[in-house]
Amino acid sequence: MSTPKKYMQIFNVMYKHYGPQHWWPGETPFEIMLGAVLTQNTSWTNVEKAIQHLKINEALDPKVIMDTHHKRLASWLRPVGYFNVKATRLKSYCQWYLASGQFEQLDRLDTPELRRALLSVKGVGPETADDILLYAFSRPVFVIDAYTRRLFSRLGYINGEETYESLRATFEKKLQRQADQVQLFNEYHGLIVWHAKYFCKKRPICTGCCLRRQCHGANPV
DNA sequence: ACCCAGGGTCATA
DNA sequence: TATGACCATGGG
Repeated sequence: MSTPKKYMQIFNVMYKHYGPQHWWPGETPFEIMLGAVLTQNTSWTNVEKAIQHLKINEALDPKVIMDTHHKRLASWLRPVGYFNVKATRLKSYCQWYLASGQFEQLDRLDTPELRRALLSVKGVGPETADDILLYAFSRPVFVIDAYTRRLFSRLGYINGEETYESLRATFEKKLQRQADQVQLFNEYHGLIVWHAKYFCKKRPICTGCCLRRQCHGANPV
């Protein structure tokens, strides 16, 4: 009985337990975009430090980033790890962003076009593109990350080996009849990440256990 | 001394 | 198309 309700039940339980998450942490669309790249395989606390370095140096701006020498930019990004890779990725993102007319012009594209454009940028993969679509451009796109895969795999809803696109299509289809998808997808992804962080406080969901990689759970709530 | 983190690219077979 | 190597700091 794979009704859409199953996917809403998980949301409802988490929402009642944890409350609204009001994501993404970041004040402007551009800050959200940079955060999406910087948080790749990296904890958010480290990203906050790097963003602070950019702010202190008045470099939270695509033109400033393009004009900053690689070594200098990388030094600001040190806390996020992979700082050489991410300095290059930020520059390639900013080059594309400026050439595309920034937020105002890009926001005129429909969601499939904008997604293709984002994926054409070196360093922007499917999850980063979807973070940007949902949280910077307010498009109804369901973000699939490692936590989402683990949670729903351990709930038995999926087998965990599906491709990114396959899972995204599944979630969007299961939730297609819900009102205000942007708000729902925004909160849903935020709640999954919050749940992963605070699983050991009062777990509202029987995932078997936590969402750590090496925990396949024998401690139902 | 591990394990983990809100991934993505590139080279190989 | 499917693995594997690589990127690298910081917190638990």
